[in-house]
Amino acid sequence: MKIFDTMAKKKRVFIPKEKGKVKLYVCGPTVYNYFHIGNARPFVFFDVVRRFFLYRDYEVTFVQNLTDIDDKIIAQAQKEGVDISQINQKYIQAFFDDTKALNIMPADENPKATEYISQMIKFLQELQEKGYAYESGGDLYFEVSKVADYGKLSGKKLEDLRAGARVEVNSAKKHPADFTLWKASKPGEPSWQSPWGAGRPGWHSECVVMSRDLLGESFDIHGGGIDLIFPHHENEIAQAEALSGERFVNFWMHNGFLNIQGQKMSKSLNNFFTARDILKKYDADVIRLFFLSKHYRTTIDFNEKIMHETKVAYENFLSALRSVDYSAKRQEIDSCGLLEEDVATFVIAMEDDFNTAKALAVLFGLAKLAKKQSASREIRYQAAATLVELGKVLGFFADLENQLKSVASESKMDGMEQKLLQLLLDYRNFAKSEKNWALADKIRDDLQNLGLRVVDTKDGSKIES
RNA sequence: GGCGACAUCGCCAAGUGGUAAGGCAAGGGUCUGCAAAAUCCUCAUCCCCAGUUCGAAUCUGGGUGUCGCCUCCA
Repeated sequence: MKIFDTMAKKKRVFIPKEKGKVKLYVCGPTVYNYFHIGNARPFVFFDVVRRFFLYRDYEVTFVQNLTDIDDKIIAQAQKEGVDISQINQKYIQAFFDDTKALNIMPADENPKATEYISQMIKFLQELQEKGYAYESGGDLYFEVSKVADYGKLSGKKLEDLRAGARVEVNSAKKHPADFTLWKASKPGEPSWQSPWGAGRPGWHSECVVMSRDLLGESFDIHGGGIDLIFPHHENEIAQAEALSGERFVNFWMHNGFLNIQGQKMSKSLNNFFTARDILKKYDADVIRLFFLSKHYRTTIDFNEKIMHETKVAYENFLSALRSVDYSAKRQEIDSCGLLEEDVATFVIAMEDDFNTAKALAVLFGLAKLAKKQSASREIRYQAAATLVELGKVLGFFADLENQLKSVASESKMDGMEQKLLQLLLDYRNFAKSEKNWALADKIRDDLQNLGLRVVDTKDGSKIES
């Protein structure tokens, strides 16, 4: 198993600190809004990471925090004219609902920042006692120059940061790169009492304290978006290692960004799509396939065309399973064994830094084989069984039973509508038997105009959505 | 200004020294009253230049282009 480690800037062989166990921490959302399709990428990807480890019989502890105290939350509360706790409640629930809809396994722990205030204060006190923190203007700052190897994750040097035109000069700080550990609160803002006065903790301390508590001072994998490398993760390292003197995290994993039609997502461009909106249009598995068809570290572009293509591509899986009548013969198929060679190819791809794109090629190959009329029934069944098995490792097919039911539109009709539709189809079949092609085609065209596509199969006429 | 990433068929995308996976689209065949669906088949020498090597999409140098971070944005 090889994983690309941002710190080493290369793939390294993954060896868990404790044999057979993986401790994984992924930065979670700040709960001030519905999360968008870009946020969904790390959620889905690290879900796959976790599922793969589980598949390989590791015992996985997966922690994802919820940032429930932050400037953005305060701003959102003012905007919606409600209390901060209501904002938190609303969007935490939305987070759980949306991740569930995306078939993302619930984390083992979802610690909230506000539940860790006292531990954070204790942690910051320790930093201050050891000389890594200083007070200035009511705030507490971390002094980056006290850490010899500050910048080792992002590859930045302190001198460069000082020279950087974009680092704002803040006279309260000793060095422009020093970051806030404790922020004094303004009147009306939520605050907690601390040795430095009433205020709230800085974001960078949150993940450190929670991961130390739940996973220990040093753990296997810490993940998040590529934008978190600096300053967030850099600052986590500085704090954690200042106290423990131990390597904080063994592997740093960062997923690439998602653009919308070639442009960065931004509120000013109004190209924000929430995950829940996308889910109205595309099946969770299609969204998942979209993410996994490209390597996780690259930038990915989201647009209608690619989503449509992905949807069509996904149909390959379903049509393959329909072709062996998977819903009806599930037991028989599942018990006929797997194509071990394909399983091995899949595992090799996944063990190479989670090469999901390559792993997917195995699934498409299996789909093709399951459909292949000229192959033996046994081979086709095995291909189907393997497809389902491996697809589930990637988090697909949670709702397979329903997906395999075709004729989606019929379910939306009430009894009378269905009867009338059947009547029309009967008339059309009558016209066909009379070789009245003009009438038959007119009925088909008219139904098409109503959004009902008539398809003639050897078992009779059917409606497809 | 500092640091870094990427450039593979019309589109998406694997491939890190041994002769280009996969998906979409497209073209052709079968099937069909027609259409759709289904099914079978076909479809690239890897941004440019120079070099290393028996051999490079894969390594080195240069060029061009696109993008990211340096702002508590995944």
